[in-house]
Amino acid sequence: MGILDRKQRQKDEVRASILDTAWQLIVTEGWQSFSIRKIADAIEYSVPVIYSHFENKDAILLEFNRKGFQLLSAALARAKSGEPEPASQIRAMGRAYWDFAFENKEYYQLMFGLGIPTCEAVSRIPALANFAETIIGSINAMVPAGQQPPFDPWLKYQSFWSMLHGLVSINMIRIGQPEQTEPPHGHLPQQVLEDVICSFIRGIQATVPTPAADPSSAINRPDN
Amino acid sequence: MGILDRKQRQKDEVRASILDTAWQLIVTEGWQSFSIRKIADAIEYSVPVIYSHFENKDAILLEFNRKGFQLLSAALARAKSGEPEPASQIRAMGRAYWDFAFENKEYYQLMFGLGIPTCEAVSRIPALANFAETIIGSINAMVPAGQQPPFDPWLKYQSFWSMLHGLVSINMIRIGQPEQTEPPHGHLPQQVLEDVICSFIRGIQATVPTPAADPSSAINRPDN
DNA sequence: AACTTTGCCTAACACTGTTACAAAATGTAA
DNA sequence: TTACATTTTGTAACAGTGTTAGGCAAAGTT
Repeated sequence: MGILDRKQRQKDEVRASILDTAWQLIVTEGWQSFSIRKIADAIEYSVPVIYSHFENKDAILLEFNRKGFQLLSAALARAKSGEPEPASQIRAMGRAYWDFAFENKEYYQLMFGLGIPTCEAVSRIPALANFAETIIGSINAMVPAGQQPPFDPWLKYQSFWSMLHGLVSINMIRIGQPEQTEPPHGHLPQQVLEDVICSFIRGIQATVPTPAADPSSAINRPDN
Repeated sequence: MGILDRKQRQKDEVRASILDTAWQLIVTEGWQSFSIRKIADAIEYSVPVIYSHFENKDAILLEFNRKGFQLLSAALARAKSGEPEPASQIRAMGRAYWDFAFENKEYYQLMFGLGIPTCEAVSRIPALANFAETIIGSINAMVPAGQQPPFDPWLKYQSFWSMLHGLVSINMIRIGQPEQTEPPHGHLPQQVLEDVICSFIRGIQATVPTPAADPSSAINRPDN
């Protein structure tokens, strides 16, 4: 029954060419403006053929989402395997994460929804100046008198914002999943928040009151 | 010349009703499915009237983007003003940031492009398990033998991922701005990365080789 | 050769953002 | 009040989008 084999092979070829073309479109024109019709034109098939391979447009994007996480995961594993010590592994994985994101911008943006028009304008918002000022003020006031020379409050501000935004967006993405309304491993995301804040403060000021000394505010905060 | 005043007043009213309706649509149906035509229907004007107040659809979204940052900035300033010490100010601002994001999900998603369909599916990606495993492995191996009881590697993993993702996405958003291809305050984003990684490691393991001891890998990394 | 199944395309539906142009309402001047 | 000018508004179109129903033709089966 080589006929069915050939048919399957042809179907797979079409599927692959859909994904190839889609990726090419995403890379060249950005994932904003990629359409079923453009793919159909490029692969020289009619539009409904695409729907016989993928349920809808999102299913195609989801395919790249999946592959992106596979690639990222592999990149981290590779970085880790090259390092003997756990601490250097962490450092290597952090760098690998960064490198993956900027060497595969299209994947990363697809994975986390970056690149939307409103995003582009964020850096030109005037209120950002207040935002930065408010935070940097406290950072500057917190650094002990005899601090080492290479202390850069702007750098610390960026760290702080990054940590907060990462925390929020990762928790916001997984909202709406039915099984994950309860904390997946027995702790609330707010505990991660406290942990992150605590790490940040400890990184600037050596001695700081730990949140464990004030558990009411650390754990029993209103749950959204 | 009260006539011109009245005209201006009426124009402002229309503009306000456009924004009101747009926001209502965003809150009820999500910002994905909000359209010029729906606004026009709701305010009982024809479509081109909207284009006489806003250049295009993105300009309306940008308006909320701006307002969102103003609100966030104000919330942080409020949180800060209630605290005497710098460290507690940082903590309060961190919590205020979190609270703002989840009490104003629509604003936050609009500001940072969350809520796109592919985002929703992230938590169901199988490769995420490998991803988490790889990182948690190193975290577990790094924690010193006599660690305090409340050490949760899953929590640390979430902190780590959040920091990295926040760092990447904030740097990715401001890319393409012509004046910001050079570092805005004399340091590369990679330095922030090293700072964040270093803080994280120090938060787990007290003694860790600082990146300053190995500046070649910390600063002179290939620039994208 | 007749029948069935499969694969494929045309054409439509219901939307979207955006804009050219004509009509209506409003203002000003005679 | 009438005639003209200006502003304001709506209609209708253009060029897209995702998605799907229905029919035609080719391929496989009996």
